[in-house]
Amino acid sequence: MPLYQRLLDLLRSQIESGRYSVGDQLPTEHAMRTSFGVSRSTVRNALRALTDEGLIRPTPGVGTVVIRSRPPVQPSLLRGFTEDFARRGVPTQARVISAQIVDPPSQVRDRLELLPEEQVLHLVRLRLVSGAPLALMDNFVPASLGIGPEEDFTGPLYELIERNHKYYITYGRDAIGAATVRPEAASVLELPIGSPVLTIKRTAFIGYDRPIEYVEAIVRPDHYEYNVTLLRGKDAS
Amino acid sequence: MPLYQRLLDLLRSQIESGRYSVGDQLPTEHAMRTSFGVSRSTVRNALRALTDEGLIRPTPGVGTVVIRSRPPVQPSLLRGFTEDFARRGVPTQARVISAQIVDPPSQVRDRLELLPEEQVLHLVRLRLVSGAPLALMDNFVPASLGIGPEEDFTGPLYELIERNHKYYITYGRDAIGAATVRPEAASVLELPIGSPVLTIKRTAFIGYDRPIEYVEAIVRPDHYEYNVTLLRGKDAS
DNA sequence: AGCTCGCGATTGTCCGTACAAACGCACAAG
DNA sequence: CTTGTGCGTTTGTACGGACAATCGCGAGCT
Repeated sequence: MPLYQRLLDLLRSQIESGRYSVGDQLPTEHAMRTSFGVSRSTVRNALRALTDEGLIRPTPGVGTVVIRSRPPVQPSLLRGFTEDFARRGVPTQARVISAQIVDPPSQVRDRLELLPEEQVLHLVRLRLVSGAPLALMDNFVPASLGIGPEEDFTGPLYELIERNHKYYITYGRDAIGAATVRPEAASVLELPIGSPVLTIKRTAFIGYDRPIEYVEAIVRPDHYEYNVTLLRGKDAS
Repeated sequence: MPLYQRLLDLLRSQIESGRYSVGDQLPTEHAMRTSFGVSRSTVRNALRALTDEGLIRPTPGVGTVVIRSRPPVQPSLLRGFTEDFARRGVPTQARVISAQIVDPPSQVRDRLELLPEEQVLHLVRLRLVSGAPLALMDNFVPASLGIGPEEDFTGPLYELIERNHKYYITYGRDAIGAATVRPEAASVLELPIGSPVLTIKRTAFIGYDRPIEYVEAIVRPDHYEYNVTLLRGKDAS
């Protein structure tokens, strides 16, 4: 672990624990430099991170004071299914049911803003958590991306897109609804006919507004809920 | 003006103007160091700022690529039901079914972090869009806020809290699921028994982490879907 | 007493160097 | 054909030094 990060963790825990409380002055950079036996740039590296987190405010000629004891709440980020569960320490499996290049349904064509004759990779996967089926996912990715049906789709799809194809996902729009499970999906998800399911439709974008992926997921609501943290802005209304 | 800031402005304008477009690789730090005649730390200072702004992504062993040409889209903000619809130009009505001070259920007590004997204002409202019932909402607000059962609850509840009581909501957490509608709710929502419904549970906070409101909503999925825009961060996985 | 000047202290900027870690690629080995 | 080994490139981390900009405060002058 890098030096500056250990110093960062130490300082952050001291601030959170109240060893330094709001309004207090931190030791000077030079004091830390000598007491920790590191160079000043290392100290500054740690302090810059704390500044970015909004915990401290350095002022030239004065010193560095603590302005918050905890980081401000972060809104939820766009995460793939695999990432979302891995973050909570729950391992997931994916079973690829089909992966083929097809002509997209019109609704997919609209969402991905495809050209008239453009084809897509259609990926159907069953997601499992501890062996039990949880979600049935239909992914649509433009075939022009160059991702073929033969790749390994059991891991995080976003990483596959980002690492292999130099496209970086910037944001996504989710639409969440509820419906009665379709019979075909019911059998795969091991649900009784007529059960309610959570439906998640997501469009992911690269750059400023270019859609790169469209997903429709059907999720068992008994073992999953969609969680999101939202900030309240001044212009919310 | 500091050197690194001039370099920063130059790079930013080149990225915004398309001189370097999304996916392009920036010159290496060493190349900038020589071409601009500054030290590497100055270059890195500028690059770090661009990284913080989300415009570039440096990767060890590879280089620095442009991932955005403009500042990112804004993620969704926390909005109340009335605000959410008003924003899209759809007027809504609210019918107050009951409003009383009660002892909260244990689950509400946990979410609002209430003291053992603390009471809450329990508000049950039916939300209508163009005369048709859309959602049944149970709001819980600590009685200590001073909002009585006799106030006007047909408008935006957040405005009521914020304007009259000087509390500003900072963020909220939503948990969205699907379920089969309960019989009592079915009749109010004019749904057949056994219909699927969308359930939204929200906790809203003031300050760092003080919960101020808890809502459970049961929504007809045939005329509503929960929409949210999420950014993709660098530490999403 | 009140004001000004200058000094020390503190953070900001900038330079140079060195090594580590991660990655892509060519090339050799099996 | 596959594997892995090594090498060069690029960013990350860390060191040390120097000067600038800013501020608080006391010494000294009016």
